Amino acid sequence: MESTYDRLRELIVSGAYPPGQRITEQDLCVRLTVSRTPVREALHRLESDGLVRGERRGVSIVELDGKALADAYRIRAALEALTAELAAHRQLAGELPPAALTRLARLAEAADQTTTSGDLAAGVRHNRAFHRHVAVLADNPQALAMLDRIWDQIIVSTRASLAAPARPATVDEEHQRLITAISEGRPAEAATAARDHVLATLAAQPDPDTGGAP
Amino acid sequence: MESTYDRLRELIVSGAYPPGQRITEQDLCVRLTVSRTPVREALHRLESDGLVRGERRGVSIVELDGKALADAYRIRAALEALTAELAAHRQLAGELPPAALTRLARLAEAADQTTTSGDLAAGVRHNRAFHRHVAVLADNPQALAMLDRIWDQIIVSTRASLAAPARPATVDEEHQRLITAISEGRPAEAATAARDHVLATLAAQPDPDTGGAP
DNA sequence: TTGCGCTCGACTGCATGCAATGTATACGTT
DNA sequence: AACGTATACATTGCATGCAGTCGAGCGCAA
Repeated sequence: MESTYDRLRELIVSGAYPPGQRITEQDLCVRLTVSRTPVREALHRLESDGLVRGERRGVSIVELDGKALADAYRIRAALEALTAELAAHRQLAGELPPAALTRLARLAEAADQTTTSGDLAAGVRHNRAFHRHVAVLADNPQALAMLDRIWDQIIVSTRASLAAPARPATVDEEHQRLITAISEGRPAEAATAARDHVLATLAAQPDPDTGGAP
Repeated sequence: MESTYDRLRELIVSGAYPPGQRITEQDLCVRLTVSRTPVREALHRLESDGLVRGERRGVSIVELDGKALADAYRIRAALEALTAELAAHRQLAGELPPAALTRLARLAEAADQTTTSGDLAAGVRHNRAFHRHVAVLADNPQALAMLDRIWDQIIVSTRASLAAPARPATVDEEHQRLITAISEGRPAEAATAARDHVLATLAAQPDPDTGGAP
C-alpha cells in the first residue's frame, strides 16, 4: 500500500501541481479520497523535504528562484563529486561488480538516445537514473537520499523551463568521461568530472539570474 | 509556541533518549502532554530527518554504526568544503562584512578554550557554532539546512563515545587555517582546509570501523 | 519438556469533531 | 468616497474514537 505522503510527493514531482500553486488540505482530501489527518502529515513532511512551503494560509509548491536554484545545483555538484569519487574508489578496491559498470554505460546511452531523439521527459528520467546509479555505486545511502531530495526540488522548479538541451553531444561526452574515470578507478578525476558536469548543467539553465539582488 | 516536532527533536538531539531506545507514541503523549496526532506527525518528520527509525513496532532512535557514521562524515566533509569555498569566494567579492570574520575568529577561540578547559559539551556546541557560521557566510540556506541535519545525526550517534579530543591543538590549528583561507579569499584552500579538517575528525573517532563487513 | 497454535492485548493508522486563528468582506462613520 | 472596524467564513491544529494489524504470552498436545 502506498502512503499518502508518497502519493502526494509523486503528484508534485510529476508536475500535477505547478510551482507556486496554492493548495489547501481540503482540496487534497477530495483529490486523494483520504481524511485530513494523513494529508496534514504528508504536507509537513514535504515541507521538511523542501517541496512545499507553508504560507500564511495553506501551503504552496516551492519554486526555487535563480539564486536558490544555483545554490541547489552547487550542493548537487558537491554531492555528486563525492559519490563519483567514492564509486571510483570502490572500483579501485575491486568492490564493483562488472555488471554495475555495464549498467552505468547502458543508462548513459539511454539518456543520450532519448534526449537526442527529442523525448525530453524520458531524457530527464534516464539522465537522473544514470546519475543515481553512480550514487548507488558509491554505497553511501545517506548521500543517495540527499541527492534524491535535491533532484526532486530541481525537477519541480525547472519543469516549466524544460527545453531541448542545446548541447546533447557535450552532455554525453561528459557522461563518458565520468564513466571512464570510475571504470579505471581514478577517484580524483571522477570527482572533477562529476562536479564539472553538474556545474555545466547549471550554467546551461535558461534563466540563470545567478546573481544577487532581486 | 514551540511545535511538538521541535520539542521532540530537541529532546532527541539533547540526548534525553539514548540511541537505540525504543519509543511508542503513547509514551511521548504523556511525556509531552499532547495527543497522539502531533506526536505521530513529529515522529514521521523525524524519520525523514534520519533521527528516528521506524521499527516493526514503534520507532527507535537511530544509531549510526561505523560505516554509516563514516558515510555521514564524508557527506559533511563534502558540504563543508563547499560552504568554505563559497564563503571564501564571497570574501573575495567583498561581500562579507568584517564583523562576520571577527565573529568567526571569536567562535573558533571559544571552541578552543572550552574544549581545552575540559568542558566537552560546551566544546562540541561552540565547535558546531563555528562550523555553522562558515555555512552562514556561504549564503546557501539549503546547504546550511542539510548540514544541520547531518550534525544532528552525528551528535546523537557520537554522544555515547564523547571523549576528550586527543588533539585540541591540532583542531584549533585546522580552524585557524580555514579562517585564514576564508579571510584572504582563497576558495580552493578553504575547501581543502574544511574537507581535511572534517575527515581528520572522522579519523579521530574512537571506533572507526570504517571498513566494510560487520 | 518442547514445539505449535491460538487468543488476548497493545500499538499504529485513519476518520471525524471541535476549538482557535487569521482573512476577507461588508457596513458604518468621517 | 475612503478608511476603520466588526462580523462571518475559511482553514489550520489538536483531541478523541474506531478499526486493523502485529506481537507476545499462554495453553495444549506430542
